[in-house]
Amino acid sequence: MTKDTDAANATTLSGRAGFLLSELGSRSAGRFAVRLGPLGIAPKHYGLMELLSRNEGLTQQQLGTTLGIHRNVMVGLVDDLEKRGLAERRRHPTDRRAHAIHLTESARGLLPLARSIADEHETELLSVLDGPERAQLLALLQRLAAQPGRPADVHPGLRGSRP
Amino acid sequence: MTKDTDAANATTLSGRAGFLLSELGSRSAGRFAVRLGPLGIAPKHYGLMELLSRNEGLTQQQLGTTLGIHRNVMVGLVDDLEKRGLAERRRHPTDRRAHAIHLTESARGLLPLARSIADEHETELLSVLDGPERAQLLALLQRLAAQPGRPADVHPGLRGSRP
DNA sequence: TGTGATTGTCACTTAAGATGATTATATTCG
DNA sequence: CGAATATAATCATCTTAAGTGACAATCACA
Repeated sequence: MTKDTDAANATTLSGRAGFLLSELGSRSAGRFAVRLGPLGIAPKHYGLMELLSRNEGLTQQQLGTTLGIHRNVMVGLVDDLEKRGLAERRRHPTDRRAHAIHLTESARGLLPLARSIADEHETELLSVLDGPERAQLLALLQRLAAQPGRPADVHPGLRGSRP
Repeated sequence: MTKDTDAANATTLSGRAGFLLSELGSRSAGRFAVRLGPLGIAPKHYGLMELLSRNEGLTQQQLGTTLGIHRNVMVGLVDDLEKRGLAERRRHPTDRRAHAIHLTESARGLLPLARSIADEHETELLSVLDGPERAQLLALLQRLAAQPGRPADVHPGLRGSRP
């Protein structure tokens, strides 16, 4: 690819990585939300559950900080999970102001299902690429995501939900 | 990378291409919006102007269809550009229901500036990758974006704006 | 000619996040 | 000890952006 075609592509928007990232990310999130629909949860709930499954008993504040979500928003998120019987607020063992958030049994049953839906989604998304290409893309994306000023495994990606 | 580490990564969210795409896209759009701020336009306006610069005199409907934006929303978008003196609604030569949307002189002066901002943004975004890697990433993203059921150069990417 | 479709507009609704105040509790320090 | 300050969660409110449905003007076509 010559510099000329690069430049020509650049004004086509779809020649810019930033634009493609934004568009693909948005579409991907949208489709994932649709897939998750039958489970009665949105991508943000799945992300939260995934975090909880590895970190029982965190406070809402801690969850929020880890996920890059404001604590006021976490209230609603935990509300959602609680209403669907997927999480519960227990008394925090040492801080009576805080809640310790735990997954329910039901959530532990649902999580593998949600994971397999995420797998399907991933497969569909990457279906036009062969094995090595997928690995390559993943590696490149991870390097972009690892850039400084960017805490690990933290989302504003949870925003792009919209079911 | 073994299958084991793949599987381990997958439950880490940041091991999933879909999640990374969504997160990186959202961040990228956010930062681009900030960069564009001083010009008084959002990414969606830039995208529209880019389209108009190559297609003078389209109707709002046509613009909307091309960009994947509902015509009701196009009303507001064109309003925005008009208020900032960047676009004008002229009489459509053959259809008195429709407007022919044109860029103003001022917009033609602004566009190169906006493009250079987009270039800077692109450079920052990809700064951790070397030349060949950037080309590789771009190629992979374009292949994903070219998947069927996906009209070319069309955005829901314009959604991810939020300045 | 008249019937149905299309263009742009507007008013209304919905969804989601941001903000600020409030209550209960914890921590710090004089 | 006790007062001042900070923190956890909640709630009410605001803003923003998109989706919906209704409408007038105009077009297309039978």
